[in-house]
Amino acid sequence: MNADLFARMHAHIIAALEAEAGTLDAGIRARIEVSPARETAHGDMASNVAMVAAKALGQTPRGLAEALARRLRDAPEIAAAEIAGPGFLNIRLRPAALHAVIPAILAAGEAYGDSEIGTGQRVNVEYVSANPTGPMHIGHCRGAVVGDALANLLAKAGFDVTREYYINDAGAQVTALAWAAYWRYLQAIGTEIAPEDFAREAPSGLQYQGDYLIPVGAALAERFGRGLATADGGIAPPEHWFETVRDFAIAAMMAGIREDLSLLGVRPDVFASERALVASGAVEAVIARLAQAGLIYDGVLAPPKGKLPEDWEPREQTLFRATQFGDDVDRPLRKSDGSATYFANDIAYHADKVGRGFATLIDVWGADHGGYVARMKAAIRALAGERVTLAVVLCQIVHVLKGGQPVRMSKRAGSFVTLRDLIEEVGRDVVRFIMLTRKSDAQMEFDLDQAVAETRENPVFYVQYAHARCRSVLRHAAELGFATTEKALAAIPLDSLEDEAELALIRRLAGWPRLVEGAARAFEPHRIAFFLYDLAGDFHILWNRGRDTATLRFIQPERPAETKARLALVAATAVVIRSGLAVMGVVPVEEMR
RNA sequence: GCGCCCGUAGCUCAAUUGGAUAGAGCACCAGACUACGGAUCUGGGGGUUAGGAGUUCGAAUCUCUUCGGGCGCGCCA
Repeated sequence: MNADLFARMHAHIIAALEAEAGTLDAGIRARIEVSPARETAHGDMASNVAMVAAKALGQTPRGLAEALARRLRDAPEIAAAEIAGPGFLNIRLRPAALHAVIPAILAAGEAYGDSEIGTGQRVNVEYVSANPTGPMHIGHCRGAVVGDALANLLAKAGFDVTREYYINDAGAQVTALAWAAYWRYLQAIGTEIAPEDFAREAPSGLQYQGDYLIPVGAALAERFGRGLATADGGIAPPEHWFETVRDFAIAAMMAGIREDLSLLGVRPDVFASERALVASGAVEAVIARLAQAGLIYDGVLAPPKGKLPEDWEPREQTLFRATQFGDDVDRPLRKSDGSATYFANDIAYHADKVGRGFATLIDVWGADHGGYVARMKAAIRALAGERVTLAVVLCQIVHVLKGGQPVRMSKRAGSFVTLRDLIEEVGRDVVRFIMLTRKSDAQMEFDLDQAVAETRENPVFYVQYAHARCRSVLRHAAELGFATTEKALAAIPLDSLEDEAELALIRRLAGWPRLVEGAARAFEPHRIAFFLYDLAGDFHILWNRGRDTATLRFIQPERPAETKARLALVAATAVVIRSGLAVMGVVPVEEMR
């Protein structure tokens, strides 16, 4: 039997409709929904089936709904089926049907909510992808958590997921990194050069002055002695040191980034290097491929509308016909020196992913890359047509607050808040949870005080507390001699669960599989956080009912039948909380200490 | 100037992707409390979903438009 109560009722309704009106048009069928009733007065579930299908069948919505209701009333799980409003079909389940959710959860364990909508399709989720030019900071953190949770979510929904990190180790940024590391190297061998003096010597200035490169300079000095400098310890010609220092610095930065990622609990399956890609000839190959398809030409772009940039001049460039695939303008693939643009490299990288056989590519980017989405989608369409879908999840900026004041993040001053600082301050699980309490494309405030507060306004605490309370009850019951394993509880009769607060909790638990599917389809992992918060609320309400009404307490030694039924409900609640936290990558706590 | 995203209670945000009377937390008001873990709970007030027009059985959600905010806009990545 399908553990998803909503899916089962959906199937009942479709069956009733086909019995009534014959085989359905697929478009109509896809629009039929069964959702939780908005109010308990409406029953347990509601469906829009009659309103969606009535027109095509030449019936009125209410008329069709009534016919369907008559058929559904015969189903053993259904207590009542009624018509409301413009044609809603409201269904009230028999208590036994709701109760059946509990053993289903206990039998499935954390796998409850697993779905097969992904049908094993291969999905690549690329996230974080920070330049290897420094430690990870809060800006990267959100993308890392959102991408990782999205990957977990898609895996739960039945997709075959690959987690990928793209190392931007080929551009001007790593050149600047190499020079900055060299500056620290010179310091390490005793040559102090003022930043502004050094900046004049370096082709792109001295961009990275943070302390984090000091150990890299020291390590270079230890490995190479004074061999990378001139005889008197000054700046040697780049050909003597540049590649050595660059590769050394990139390796050091990537080691730090991997460590930061693992502190956050993020472990990509694949690290893809932009430089390796370029070296393999993939960029030239993909440009040639596009050229062969007639999608490249040399031309001059129209100037941007309105006020021109100061240095604007008409310039002939190698352009990709992005406009053929829905972009606003054609996009340059080569710089004036003939080398490839970042976009060209990125096309090659995405072509590589396409070549590895993914049906869906998901890129998790910062919102400042929003203007880049259309051209990348155009490129995918040019390369793979409708065969491959690219989805881009944009993450808005995170403002960190402490004591109600914004925490400054100035990279230049080297005082920016690193991911490591943040994790040390509030803990990994709190970081992950809070990052998922907003839709990713909405700006977010990360309030450090709230994140560690032990009150209801802190969603992490509230959810963890619910789980700890569940475990506490089960521990307590075990001490009193009750069997509390999930296996034992799965066989308990549940007829005594009839309080409205208990039924509300069961309804919530029943909605978990449906929520997973919806969140996975929309690529919205934040829905998990909201679901868990609501679930925790339902549980805490029930707990508090037991305060006023002694007969609603979970453990009542003199009433073993009721106690056992409630223990089953409590255990099922804990399972679903764990199942949800697992998607978020948060470890459930057994007790609050 | 053009494009994309956004605008929901005083504040921070939801709204099952077009469904019924737009919901939570904080703040505010009024109550409850020697506890299966009070690390609180219950109830209440608060809305023209920025404004206007349209699409349809039905709009916070889709279209157009005005206003306001963010991001981006030919050799940065």
